[in-house]
Amino acid sequence: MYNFTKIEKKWQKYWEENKTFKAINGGEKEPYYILVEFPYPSGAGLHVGHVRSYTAQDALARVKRMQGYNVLFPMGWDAFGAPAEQYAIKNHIHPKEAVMENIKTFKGQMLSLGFSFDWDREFSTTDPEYYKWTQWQFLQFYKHGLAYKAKKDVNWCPNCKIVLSNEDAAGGVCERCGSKVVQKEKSQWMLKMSDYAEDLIKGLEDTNFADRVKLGQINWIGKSNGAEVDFTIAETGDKLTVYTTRCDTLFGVTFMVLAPEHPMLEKLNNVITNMDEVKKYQEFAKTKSAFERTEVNKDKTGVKLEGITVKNPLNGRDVAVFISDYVMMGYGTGAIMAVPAHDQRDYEFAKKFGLEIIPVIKGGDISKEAYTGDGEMINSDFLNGFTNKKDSIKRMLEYLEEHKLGRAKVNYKLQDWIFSRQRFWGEPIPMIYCDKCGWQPVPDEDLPLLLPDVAEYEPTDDGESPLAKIDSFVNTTCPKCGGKAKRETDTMPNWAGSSWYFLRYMDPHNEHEFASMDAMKYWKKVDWYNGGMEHTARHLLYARFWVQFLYNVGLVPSKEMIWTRVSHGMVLGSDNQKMSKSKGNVINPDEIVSDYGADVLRIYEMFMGDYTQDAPWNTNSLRGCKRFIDRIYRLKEKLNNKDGYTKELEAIQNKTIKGISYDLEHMGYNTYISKLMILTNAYEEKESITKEDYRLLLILLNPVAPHLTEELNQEMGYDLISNATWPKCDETKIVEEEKEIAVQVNGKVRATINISVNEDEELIKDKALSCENVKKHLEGLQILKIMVIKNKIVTIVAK
RNA sequence: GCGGGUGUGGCGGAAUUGGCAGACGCGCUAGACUUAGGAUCUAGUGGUAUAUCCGUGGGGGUUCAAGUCCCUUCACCCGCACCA
Repeated sequence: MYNFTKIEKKWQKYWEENKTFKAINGGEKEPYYILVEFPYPSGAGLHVGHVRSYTAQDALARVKRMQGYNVLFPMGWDAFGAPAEQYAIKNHIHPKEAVMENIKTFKGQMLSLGFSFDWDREFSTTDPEYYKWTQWQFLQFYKHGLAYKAKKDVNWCPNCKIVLSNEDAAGGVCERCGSKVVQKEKSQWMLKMSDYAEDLIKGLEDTNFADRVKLGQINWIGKSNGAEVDFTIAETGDKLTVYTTRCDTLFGVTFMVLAPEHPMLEKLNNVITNMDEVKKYQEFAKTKSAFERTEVNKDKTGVKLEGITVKNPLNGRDVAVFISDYVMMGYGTGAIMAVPAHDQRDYEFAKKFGLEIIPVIKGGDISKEAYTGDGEMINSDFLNGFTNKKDSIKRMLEYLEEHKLGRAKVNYKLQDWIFSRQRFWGEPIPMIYCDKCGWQPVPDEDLPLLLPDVAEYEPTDDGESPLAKIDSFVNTTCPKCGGKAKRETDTMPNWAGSSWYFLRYMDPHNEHEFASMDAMKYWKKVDWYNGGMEHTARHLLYARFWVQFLYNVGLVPSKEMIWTRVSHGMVLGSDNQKMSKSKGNVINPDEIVSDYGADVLRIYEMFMGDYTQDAPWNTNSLRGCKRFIDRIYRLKEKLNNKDGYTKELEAIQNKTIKGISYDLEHMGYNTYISKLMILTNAYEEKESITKEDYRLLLILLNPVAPHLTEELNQEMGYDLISNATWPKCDETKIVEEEKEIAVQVNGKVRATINISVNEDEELIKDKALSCENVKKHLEGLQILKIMVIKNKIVTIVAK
């Protein structure tokens, strides 16, 4: 019929040679910044899932250009990270070569799909010209006191010999090799993200993120309002402070629990009489992985601290003190007051150790389980008779503050960001350690601090970065005193380079700054950012933290640099499962492009279902899209020599323009395609159509099927669609004169009638009542009411 | 456990405001042209007892009218998970 491969190649070449989609900073047009998450260029090549979101954003970019915006739609590579390093170790090549190869593949695939990226702004996070600025920004964190070194118990994979984030050690096993993860203490660079917890919540008000994205961020930050309460150790006078969200239950405290790592234990070394047992338990807690330790539904364990006396500060009752691994050092104060009557965990612990349970809220059956609901306060002195949690908490807080026993306190689950990785293939952390001067930043003029070109980058057995073995890298001089010094050998996490890449796109070739303030002020913000749901918590939070910091030190124009964030669903295999090699359900986009063409693949992926939901692959449905585009092609046989639009088509044409313009702004890509199918059906029913009819359809379809539409448009002798203006709906053309509406009797449709728009109500009523079937259903009934809902329905109520 | 999401034909999914449920496509059925081709065209296609009867996970409710609003319940998926 036609050679789609030839047509697609032709236009791809044209766009590349003419830089059709190049974005220029400045000018008369309104700027509009459309961003897709840049991919990690893996060896597996582009996934059909990438095609889905890139096509969606590409369609948006093409429409926005036609609507007269100056569109920035860039692409690049997030190429640091473990897979490239693993691949390089296996094949004895440098990771940068593996990355170069993969980028070439990815880019070739993207070009073959006709995405309208501005390739002049392309970069990789692994380019020294780029990571120079990642390093520079890290030093800004350091210079402003937000980067520090700390000993942290971290997840350690004994097989990969690498420290894992909690996320990568999910389930207590290493994400990569499946080995059991253990705890190991390491000195790590940290970024003080917890300082930004409140601002990261507040900042969401200045964004237009999808609700589910906002909620994801809020939950991850995990804010809770509570109180700190001070308990005192009688023997030493030391204060033991606990964090609680339920200070109203303070009279129900019968014991307290410290985390096994609580620093007070060290201090009480000579006071606690069963220290041997305590130390044994501390060892026991340490050998567990973070996952095992936090596993719910397991038996409570713990050890009572003997030889110390603690009393409830309110009523002087004795309170036993335990250590147990169900209390975490990383949250709150690492110590809790236990109210077994009203907390499930405390209840389990009390049952196990035979501890007293004092109810302070009426309700539930304390002999069976903890009562966590609301109710009247009892056994609580001045709180007795209070009937709801909110008031009780308020009163208790007043009391605590008045008697200097405690204070209101907000806590967040959000922790500081562990920024060190013991890996080769990442940005080297530009810090130098001098025995005399301590940690010193690498001077700005020495950036980028390059990764050495070496052949060995396997991690050391003790978990140090592979860089530690490279003497020429490690040994240096102190920038302050000039004496012998050693470089930091840890590298940055993958999340570093992706936390600010969207800023670099605004000014990608700047050699003096990561991006000029002018460029950032011109583009303002990312207007529309699309990515996977799996990145809405972590990547987005890291990026926002990074930007908020840059804003606070005056380096970016806004505290939030991303306006709208949406997320797409996955493309699943035809078996409704996640695509994976092992399941044999992977679809290779290259094959689809060569068998059906890029336009068909693009149309299909937009049509396959709700964009925000997962959707399974279906090759039959893809063929349906091929049929659709073939029909578009064949329509050219119907062209006549008339001018203008075919009169009878104008209503549906304008309705389509209106509908799809809305759809494209609201991620309704599937209905966008279906509306064009309906328009095509209408064209096919006509004996002939005009060139302008045809061109309109081509323009409307161009955002998803840019190749064939340009080709057919050119055949008719028109100027390029990429120079065209997006059509506007002419409302006067879609006003219908006649309408068919339904007639209901007691809620059931009994007939339909034709009315002219704005017809007199009485006339419509008469029409409705004269329908045979309506009469039949009204037989023997008395009409109570007749309602005419304008242009929609007539409904008759009868008895 | 907490948070979020989803339940509509054989399948993917439509239904901006409560107003004729099932748009559009796939698949399927019959036919045409042709001859075994993943081409094209035409007609049909939610279910049955073929009634203007029943149908949007189940049960209740509000309403002249509910996929849509309210209450309740079930199932599946995702995220976090002893967060005090």
